[in-house]
Amino acid sequence: MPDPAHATSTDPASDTPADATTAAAASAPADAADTAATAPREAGGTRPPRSAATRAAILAAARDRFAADGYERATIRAIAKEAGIDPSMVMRYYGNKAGLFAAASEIEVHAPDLTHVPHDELGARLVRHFLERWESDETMTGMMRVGVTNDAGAQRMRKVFAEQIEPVLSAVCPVPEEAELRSGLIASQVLGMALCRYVLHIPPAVALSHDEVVAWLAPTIQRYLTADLP
Amino acid sequence: MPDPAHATSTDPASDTPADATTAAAASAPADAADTAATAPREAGGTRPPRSAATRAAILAAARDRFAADGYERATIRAIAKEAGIDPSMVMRYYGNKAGLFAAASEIEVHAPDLTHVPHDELGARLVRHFLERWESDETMTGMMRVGVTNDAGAQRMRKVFAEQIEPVLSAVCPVPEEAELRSGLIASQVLGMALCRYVLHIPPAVALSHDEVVAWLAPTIQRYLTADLP
DNA sequence: TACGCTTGCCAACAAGCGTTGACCAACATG
DNA sequence: CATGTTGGTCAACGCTTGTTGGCAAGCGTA
Repeated sequence: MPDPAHATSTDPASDTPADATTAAAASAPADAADTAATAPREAGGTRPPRSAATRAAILAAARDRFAADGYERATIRAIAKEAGIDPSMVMRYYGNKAGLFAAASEIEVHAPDLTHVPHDELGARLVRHFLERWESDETMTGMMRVGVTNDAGAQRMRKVFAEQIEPVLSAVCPVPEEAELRSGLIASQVLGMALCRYVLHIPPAVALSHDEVVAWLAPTIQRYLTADLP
Repeated sequence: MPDPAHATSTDPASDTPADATTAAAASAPADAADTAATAPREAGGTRPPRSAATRAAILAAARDRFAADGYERATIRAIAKEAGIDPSMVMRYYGNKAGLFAAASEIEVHAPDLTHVPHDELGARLVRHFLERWESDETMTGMMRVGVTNDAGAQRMRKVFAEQIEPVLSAVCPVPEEAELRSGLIASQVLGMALCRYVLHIPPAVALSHDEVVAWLAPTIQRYLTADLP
């Protein structure tokens, strides 16, 4: 019984056209054309240029709250308060909560170029990079926090994995066909350490220094990347 | 009439989480005269025997919903509906949502006795056991889902780690002082694979057979358990 | 029969949620 | 000046949440 299917109520991914009012805005998360929802009566056809400043402030606040509280506990009101504006502005700029989340969870792993790294240093290089990336801001922690409870978040993580992790490793994988498998194994160790260290705060995982984490995990990553298939 | 006791805090982790297990009694400090029905102080002599059947039904439903939806999306109403009783019964039996969660998250990892396992088979044995444990029911998946977003859940996971994982590994660890560190490393890999495989559903992690997971992870676990410190 | 205790349902409460529409201050342009 | 667009606030809506108090039915005992 592998799959705990829980595609239930408040799921920003399954924004089916059932709700006609929010469908248009939700499908256009970025600064795309929002049609009838926000410009109901005017037939001017003018594209309203919106204030980029508050828009960015909302996005920053949303990232912060989603990362700290997860999807359902991060309320629109709290995000608006942190951004210093009215909750209704959030709706006007991003349509609805799902649209805001879609925009806020657009993340960049910034995976490094590994093609010129000596092959026996790949593990250490990868571990150190992700360590720094995880601690640079709360984006990764937040994405994981949301990815675990919310299906749209999990989908985002799969997308990041497929588009940002896998290609980088595929470039240095001896057999490209095995890149997906090896990437999955590496992700399991890297995400697992991040989970224990940054989210669950399991004491021994928190106590490790950067160098210790690298010393322990790098051989594992190295083996997942280069060892023969079983 | 107004209830100021919990007006500010809807978070089960906000109050001192040490007494989370007795949240029902702990959450009613002073003005809770209404607890005459729900909080029988054991000094009375006769402990009111409550219907164990519905009590168990509630607990089973709660485990199910918490595991599937996480703490905040699992509503009392949904749990009661699944248990086939009225929502108010949940309150009468478990005090409040935090108390119900405390009772529902009382889990057993059933870590195996490793003292008679050959030392070079420890890794494989551990991986295989946890694989089966994770797939036997949704308890572990649910605990992780809750542990990531809710601080009370994270505390539960730390407790399980300290009381059920660490002792077992400490018994087979050559140097007992290193057991905590080595347990943390092992947890990072085991939980990481579980996260990718059962929660995030990252394709290559899902595609692996049991034997493949064991073949890949066992050497890692073995090394974390027995390798010299860096 | 009447009582007390337990078990349960019902209806309601206050609070908080996402979301909406009316209204207002600028301000550039006819 | 008048006017229309833009960025923003305010108050409310419908709904769901956790939670509570009152009341009805079962039942062993006096």
